[in-house]
Amino acid sequence: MFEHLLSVLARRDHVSEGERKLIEALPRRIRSFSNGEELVREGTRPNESCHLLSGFAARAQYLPDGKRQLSALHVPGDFVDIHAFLLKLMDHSVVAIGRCEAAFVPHASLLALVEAVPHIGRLFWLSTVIDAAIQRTWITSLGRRSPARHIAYLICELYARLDVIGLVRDNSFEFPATQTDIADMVGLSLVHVNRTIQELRTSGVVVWRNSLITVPDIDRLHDFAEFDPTYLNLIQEPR
Amino acid sequence: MFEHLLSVLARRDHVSEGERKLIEALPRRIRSFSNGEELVREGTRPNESCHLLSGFAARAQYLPDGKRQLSALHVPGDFVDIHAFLLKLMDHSVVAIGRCEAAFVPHASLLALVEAVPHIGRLFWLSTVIDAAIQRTWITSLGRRSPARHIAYLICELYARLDVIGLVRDNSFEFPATQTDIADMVGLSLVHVNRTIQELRTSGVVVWRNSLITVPDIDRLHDFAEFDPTYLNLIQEPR
DNA sequence: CGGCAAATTGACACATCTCAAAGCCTGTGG
DNA sequence: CCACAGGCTTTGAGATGTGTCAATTTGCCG
Repeated sequence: MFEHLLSVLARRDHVSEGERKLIEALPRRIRSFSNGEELVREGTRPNESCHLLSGFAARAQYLPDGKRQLSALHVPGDFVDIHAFLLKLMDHSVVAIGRCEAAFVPHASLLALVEAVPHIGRLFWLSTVIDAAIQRTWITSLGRRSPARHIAYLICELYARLDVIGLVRDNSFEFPATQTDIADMVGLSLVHVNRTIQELRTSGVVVWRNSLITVPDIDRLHDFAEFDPTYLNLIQEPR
Repeated sequence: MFEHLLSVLARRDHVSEGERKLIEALPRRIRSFSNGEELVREGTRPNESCHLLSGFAARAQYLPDGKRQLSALHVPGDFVDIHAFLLKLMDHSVVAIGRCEAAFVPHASLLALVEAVPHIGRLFWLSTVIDAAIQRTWITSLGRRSPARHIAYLICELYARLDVIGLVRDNSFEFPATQTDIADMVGLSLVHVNRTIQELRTSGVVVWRNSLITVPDIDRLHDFAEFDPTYLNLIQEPR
């Protein structure tokens, strides 16, 4: 059930058999969502945190005039809003990108677990901190990268994160986001995103047809996007 | 020494006398920096975390072509890079905005403290999580707010954070950032930032002369920027 | 086969960048 | 105390990037 989560945690630090069992034993409530549905809503005070089991989700904030900005992407294994456990009040929504499935874990159980095993607490803390590092790359992309590079960078991020959990096959992965979703990630208009993606296609670094993204040469894409995966902290060391 | 930090923590949750003493007792090394100096450099593996005592600092990332993006502002009392304690490798630099003074605390002491008192660990965790919430508003501003609104929003954020620690007097505060710094926060060119600030001055919501920012009517600025300070979590509740 | 959401295209308006020059402020040394 | 240097701010003009609107095409699902 939590195998993706455990595989990502174990990729970053040693997780003992006991810790593994305690995490597996967390109580949960499973729910499925269809494209566009909200897993968590801005302004609420959830008493559970939501863990993505399959599919994709994104963080969203809305402006008074109806504009939307997405500030993060979630892949299977992400403890999407573990931060809500401390933040209490949601400052953003979490919305399904395509169909997805999530497990909701009560904050009370999380609190008990991290009180009992501070090391697990640090592992959860670590994932929020890596999350913040990812957000910083989004800020840099929004502010200073060209649209083409920005979108290429996003694809690099996704590719790296999906690869760890075995969701990349034959240099390809499924990604059901619409161009409107992409526009709300990169802060541009739908039309401009459409033209930028065509540019990427023409240059040959990315093949993106329907919901399937193929990267013929990942090194070339990394070069093009000036992407360095170090910030994702997929290297194991004691924390 | 850590009075600003303690006042911000106490604003969010109860901090016992014992906890207060333990934090006050952390070993530290004080250093002063002049404008533009780096307190911490991208790509290094610091073994101390840095706490801002006075002045301002900002997080910075650099692109290969020399462009710079700032992704956060720090005010006195911020445990600027407490996340480095878990992240190990710095994904960004921290640079002084004007003169500032910082206390460097060894990671080993922090680890011992949060192992011994999980609640302090959660308070530190909480500050990284609020930090991330601030970054999300930056993302939304970069992607979907107009330049004028974006800069106004930044001023609202600063005003609220400085107010808590008593650094706002007569609706005014010192802020030694240059327009180049602002440009690197909002992802625009220096020239455009200059014109946008003039727009804000003309509309009368902000008076900004030399390094002094005055907000004649904070409610009006909040309205203009569509700013709601809730996300800063300056309300006390158990965590 | 029909209907609807998503992707694509073209034209034009507007926002933002770049380059280059001029003006202003502040700290420093004479 | 004044003059100067250097950094910061301001201005103008033209080039480029991006947004909006509106129509058309494509692809998927029932």
